[in-house]
Amino acid sequence: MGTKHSGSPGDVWLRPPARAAREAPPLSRDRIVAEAIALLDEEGADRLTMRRLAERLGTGSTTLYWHVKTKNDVLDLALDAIFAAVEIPRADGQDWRAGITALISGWRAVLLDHPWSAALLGRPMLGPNVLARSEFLYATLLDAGVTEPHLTAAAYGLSNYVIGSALMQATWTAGEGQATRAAAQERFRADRDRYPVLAAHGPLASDSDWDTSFALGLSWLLDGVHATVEEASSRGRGSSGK
Amino acid sequence: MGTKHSGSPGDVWLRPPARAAREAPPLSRDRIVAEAIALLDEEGADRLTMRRLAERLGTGSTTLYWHVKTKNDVLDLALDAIFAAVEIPRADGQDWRAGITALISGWRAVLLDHPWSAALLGRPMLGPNVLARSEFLYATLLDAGVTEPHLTAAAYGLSNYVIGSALMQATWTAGEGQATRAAAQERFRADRDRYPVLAAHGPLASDSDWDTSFALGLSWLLDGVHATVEEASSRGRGSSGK
DNA sequence: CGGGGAACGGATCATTGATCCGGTCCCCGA
DNA sequence: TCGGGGACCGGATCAATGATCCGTTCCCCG
Repeated sequence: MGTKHSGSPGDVWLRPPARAAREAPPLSRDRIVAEAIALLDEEGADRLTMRRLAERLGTGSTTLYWHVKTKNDVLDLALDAIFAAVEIPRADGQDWRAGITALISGWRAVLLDHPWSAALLGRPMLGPNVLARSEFLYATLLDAGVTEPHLTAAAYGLSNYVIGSALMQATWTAGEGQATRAAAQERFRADRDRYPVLAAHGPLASDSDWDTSFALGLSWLLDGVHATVEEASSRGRGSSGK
Repeated sequence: MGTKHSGSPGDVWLRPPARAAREAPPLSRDRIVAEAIALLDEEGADRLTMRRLAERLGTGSTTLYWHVKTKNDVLDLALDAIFAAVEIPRADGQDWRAGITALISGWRAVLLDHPWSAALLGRPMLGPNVLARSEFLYATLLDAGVTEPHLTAAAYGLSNYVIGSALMQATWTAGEGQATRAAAQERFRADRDRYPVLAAHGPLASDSDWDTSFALGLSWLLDGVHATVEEASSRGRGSSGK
């Protein structure tokens, strides 16, 4: 007896000097989220498990639950964290259109940089980064003279458009989406008589196609918003009512 | 020995007359999908498990794998199946705008009728129902005189817009989304100084708000598409090129 | 009527999210 | 200086789930 206690992990002399293991910062919620993002970027959404994440952090899987309540928390935190990279244009009173375009484009870029995020869009986004950018969007529109119900419609329309676009592109572009697209093209050709138009104008091929399509749709939306402002102001001046 | 063979399920006399169990149709892929949709509608996406699905069908869970390769297959099939409810307007050459509006609105209605579908939008949709409706969309736009690159941009823009809108609304409307929205409103009020505009123009409240916002954004997109056609045709007539 | 493929399901496995509970580390006050 | 307690960690373990193995039953066709 004495050689083998119940919980002692080996002989004293073999244990590290009790401080070596502390070289790394003591695991924080931030480190967990950062590592989760790295893991998601490298391996995709379905490869993220608490065990794997813990392993990459050099800790036990159960330790994570001290800093985070559930796996969903990790996902929510990761999702909000990536939006920190979206620069918020400074409000300049003029040229609201440029500001909004920049914001929305940045939003899209982030979603495409982290394709796993698209699959997570179906959850409430209430993190500080997302809210700050929504606030900017609303404020800018309001400042531009957009009034209800156009204000809400514009904010939601723009958000929904980016989300949908990123979701679609991530689906067909990321990971095995590439292979799927090839198979789809093949299928269109096979069912050429059933889907003649689709067979001719197949799925988007190059990145630039995605980009120009996105830009066009965005400009249409912004034109629409612009028109409501024009109409309101001209009516305000008392000229043409309709 | 003799009373208890290895695999025989009880005494012969206790077994049903070997035909009673066959009153129900013999389990087909279609029945599985239909039941899956019912289950999803009633209990949501995360409650769908192969076991529970099998139980509702009165079969063993492993039997499902004879008709379907994976659970993902079930989801893909269910997702495509619900779009059968979207009526395809008959092509009438005139008034392409009405046709597209009808299609897109029907699309949205289906997504909202089955809120679980929103979470599944991040996968390739290549089922026959989806393809047929995409074909109609492309064909109608083409017929209306929309040309590349506006054609692709219009088709994708419209699709993305519906998808994003439905995803967003389902997130905040379905199930616990309601509760979340209340909490969100609360939070805006608390952080009033950080999110002044959001606090004032809170999340959408009534269904009609969602509807009108959606309709407005859709009309802006269609206006944009319409403008490209106008411009092309006027340029064709050789009048004002700009 | 008998063979064979279609259809079925019990037992079982690996993975994963989450919890229990006991151990370790470190700061802070007496 | 010392000891108590809270922050932090992780091995063992549980329940749920997707999926497979393999033996059994059903039923059509020659």
